[in-house]
Amino acid sequence: MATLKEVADSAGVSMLTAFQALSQHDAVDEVTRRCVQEAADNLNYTLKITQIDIADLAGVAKGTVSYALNNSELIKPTTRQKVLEAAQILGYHLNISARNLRMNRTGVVGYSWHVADDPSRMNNLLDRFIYRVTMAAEERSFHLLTFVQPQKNADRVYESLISTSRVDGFIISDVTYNDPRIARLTAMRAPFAAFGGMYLENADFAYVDVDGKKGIRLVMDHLLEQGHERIGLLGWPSGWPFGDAREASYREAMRDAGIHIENGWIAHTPNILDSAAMAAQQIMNSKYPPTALVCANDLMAFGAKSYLDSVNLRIPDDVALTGYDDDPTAQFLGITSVHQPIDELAEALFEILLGDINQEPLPNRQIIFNPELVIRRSTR
Amino acid sequence: MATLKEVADSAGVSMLTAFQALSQHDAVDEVTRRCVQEAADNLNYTLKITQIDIADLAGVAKGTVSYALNNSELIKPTTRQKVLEAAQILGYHLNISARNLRMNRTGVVGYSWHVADDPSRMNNLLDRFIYRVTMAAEERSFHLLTFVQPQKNADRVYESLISTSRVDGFIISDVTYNDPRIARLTAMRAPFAAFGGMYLENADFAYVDVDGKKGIRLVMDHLLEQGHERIGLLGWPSGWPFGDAREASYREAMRDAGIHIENGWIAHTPNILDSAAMAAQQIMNSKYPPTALVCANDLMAFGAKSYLDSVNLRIPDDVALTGYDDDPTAQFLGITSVHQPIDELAEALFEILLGDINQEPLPNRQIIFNPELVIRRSTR
DNA sequence: TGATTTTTTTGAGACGTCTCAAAAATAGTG
DNA sequence: CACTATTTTTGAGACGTCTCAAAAAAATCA
Repeated sequence: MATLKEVADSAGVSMLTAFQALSQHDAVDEVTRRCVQEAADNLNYTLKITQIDIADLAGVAKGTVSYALNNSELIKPTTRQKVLEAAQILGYHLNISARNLRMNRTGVVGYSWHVADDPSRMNNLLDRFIYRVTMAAEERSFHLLTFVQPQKNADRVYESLISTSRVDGFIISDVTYNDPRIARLTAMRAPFAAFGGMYLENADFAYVDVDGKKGIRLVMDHLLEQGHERIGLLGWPSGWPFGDAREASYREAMRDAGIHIENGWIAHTPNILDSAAMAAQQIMNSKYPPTALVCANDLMAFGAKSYLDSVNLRIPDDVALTGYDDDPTAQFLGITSVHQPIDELAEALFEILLGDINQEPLPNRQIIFNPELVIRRSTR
Repeated sequence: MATLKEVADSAGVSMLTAFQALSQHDAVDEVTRRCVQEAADNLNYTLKITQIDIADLAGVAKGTVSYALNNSELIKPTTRQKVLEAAQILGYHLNISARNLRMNRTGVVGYSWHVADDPSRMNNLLDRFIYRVTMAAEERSFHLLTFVQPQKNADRVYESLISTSRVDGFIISDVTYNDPRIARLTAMRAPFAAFGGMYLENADFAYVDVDGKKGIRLVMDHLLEQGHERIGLLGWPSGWPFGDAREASYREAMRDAGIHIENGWIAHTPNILDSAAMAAQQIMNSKYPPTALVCANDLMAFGAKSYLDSVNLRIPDDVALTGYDDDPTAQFLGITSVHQPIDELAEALFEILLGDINQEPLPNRQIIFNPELVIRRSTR
């Protein structure tokens, strides 16, 4: 296809006039517009400003335009200025696809929605996490592509996205033991960084994490300090590193305090309000009902609280209650919880990923943050 | 750079051998591997399978490969088969950037996170909505790019994404009156489709919506039928089409029922649990306390319920309570709510957008869905 | 001044795909 | 069989960018 300059020459007008004519600018009279339009039609041209047009207008070579627009040190300031002005006048916008093809990178990282078909889709923590990751990415001129991963063969989707050059790397959450995605990406040498991993064995990939054991330990110490001895745990089914670490920490704390965990003090349920409420009931109906209930996260605590309220068990007088994640619900309901520094974590995670993408890996590719206990009226 | 065939020829081996050697395949002995590697180095070649390599291996022209891979009718089945096999052998993956450049499209649509810095970030409805949009997109070989929009000049971000060819179009939610994003995108003739718009005047853009007035009408009719006359409304600050429509519908229903709305029956608060609880208190302390409380959504209803529980007002005996959106919280708490067919809506929305992107607009670019009342124990 | 070094600009070429017009192969017809 | 009509394949070229080696311009030095 022709360039704007060729159209202008063919119509016998200046580039600027041609540009204005084709972009329906008022400054051009109808006759000229028609004439330019005809020239464009003859050359089969449709208006689309490229670096070549800028070069033509500024009177430099196209290579110069590229350098100038990318603030290369090579270019003389006055030349750069000239180019920038021409770009401004023509309303130039870089074509990302062309750059991507040339540079073999995309400026996009992928993130998959938390496990598909989670019925409640209530994970405020991850929502906030990915929101902050997006912000971190955009501050560094990257974008986030969100996709859905199937339950089976999720790793194929990852493979396809990276090998078609759709993304430069991935942010991964909900890491499991022997996660096939991690195996696949590692094998392909594809850049990725995970949220979670410190309690996986041999986790030699990039990750950030918040020490979940430490978080539960804060909760336990707090409760033990208050004199609680019968402490129950409302956790998730085992098999997920996050939940297993929390349960392990609970057990350790009980052992260290010399307290035997009675039958029925521990219940496992999926991350659903109803299930949590039922499990709470089960725990409270055990032979030695706990005086404190530690929940795997705030959603579970919310479910438990509803049950306790419904049977007029007072919080914290009859039963103390704790959650985890410090989400808005816990704040509102006054439930003691554990805060995780999601914002800093997201930022750090993206920095690590970016290092890997640019083949300049950061020295420290595994960062662990400390959780923080937030005491509210559910435990005092 | 060279092609795989050139490397193979230079090393004096078959393409397949060269391929296996360069991809560290076991089937190739060390000597051959070295030899091929050296040839590759001399030609400055790094392994990256393209359609040209497939063409070389299958013994056809590169154009044929492209047609075959895209299932063009032009190609003879046997030829297609040959090409597909070669692609399979070499582990070919399409390069998206190259296709995007050539076809001037990206297969990506943009969606901005709901208004930035919403403190609670609790909008389960939109979370589910965008999740389903992603699924709809992927079923049609599209992807979703999520980005953050600033409070000021959000339209610039949209402009930049579309004019740099980063995306082909947008999904928009949280539409406001005189939305600058819509003005901008319309002016640029950029494809977009919105969630919401039926109660905007002159909304001549593509959208899907759920009739919010009808939804509240369902709630009101249900309450009136039960004999309630003193009905309060817990709504959002005016200025947002969704909320305004709901309030207008409440007022209409009251007027139609011949009930005067007393002072203090209507409260407006931001979408935050605490605020909702406080507003509920305010309404219940008005001169003629309502016997039923209609809330703008389930989050507000949750806030209100907490207040009612805290002062031992029984639901529904003392006060009936309704929400909107039918989210998991309402389900759990037994709050009567209004269900919106998010899944179908997301699907329809994407279809419309796709039509616009492909320049084959659907005949019906504005679709309105019906809400559905879900009666629970908070109103019976 | 002329020669040399340094700075700045140039123009070609490659990235991998799709698509067009033209060429080649095949099938159909009298 | 020769000719035409149809199907299939070919190969070139364009999409818009970045970057390299080479050329030109400017600055420095003797």
